Amino acid sequence: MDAKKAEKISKALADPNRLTILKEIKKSRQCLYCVDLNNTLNLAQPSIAHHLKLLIESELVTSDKEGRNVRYYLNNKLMDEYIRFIEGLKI
Amino acid sequence: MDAKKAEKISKALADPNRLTILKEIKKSRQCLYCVDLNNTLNLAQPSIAHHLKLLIESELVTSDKEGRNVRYYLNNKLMDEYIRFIEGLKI
DNA sequence: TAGATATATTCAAATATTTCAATATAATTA
DNA sequence: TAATTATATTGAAATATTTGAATATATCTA
Repeated sequence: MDAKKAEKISKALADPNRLTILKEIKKSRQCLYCVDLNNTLNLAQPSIAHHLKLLIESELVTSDKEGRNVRYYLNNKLMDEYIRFIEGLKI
Repeated sequence: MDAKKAEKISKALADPNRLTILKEIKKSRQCLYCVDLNNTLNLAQPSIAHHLKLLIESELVTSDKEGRNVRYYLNNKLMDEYIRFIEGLKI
């Protein structure tokens, strides 16, 4: 992973609401519907959509459409790559 | 590490200049003087000071004064804690 | 001690991010 | 097919971040 990618992922992780979203996806085991976040996050729907968009653009989260819902998944592989990048910063 | 701390560290990592600073500290083996960054970063001195301040506030970097210079060190222990936090996000 | 050097602070401009109301789109259901 | 539901987009306001000029402070050196 190059620094540009790590920067984008760091930016995606640098927000309390987005960290909550990641935790909720984890809690839901593998996937989560967008609607489920309305209860957890104290945000209007467009704000939630905005945060999900950033997470997807960072590729930390993937999604697929299921009818009118969208399922969200964690990208464990990319998290591992990010971890390796951080490891590489260490002396 | 709690989410608030991870958010702060992520924010510190979410900038190309700060990632460069971390890489330079690593390259310099253990420590680095502020002046050395003037050559590497294409930034005015107050901007460099600002980025170093954020890194120190995140505790990813520690510093001590040596005469009129300041030495900067990587906080490997905190990086490990951050890595463990990211690991904890995975399914 | 005067001048030079290293770093920090202040302040303001430029830029980026977050938030939500309004609205759009797309799929479902009555 | 009309109403409902889930999600996305737009646009604008509020807020936060980045940057550097000017200046301050602290230490070193001649």
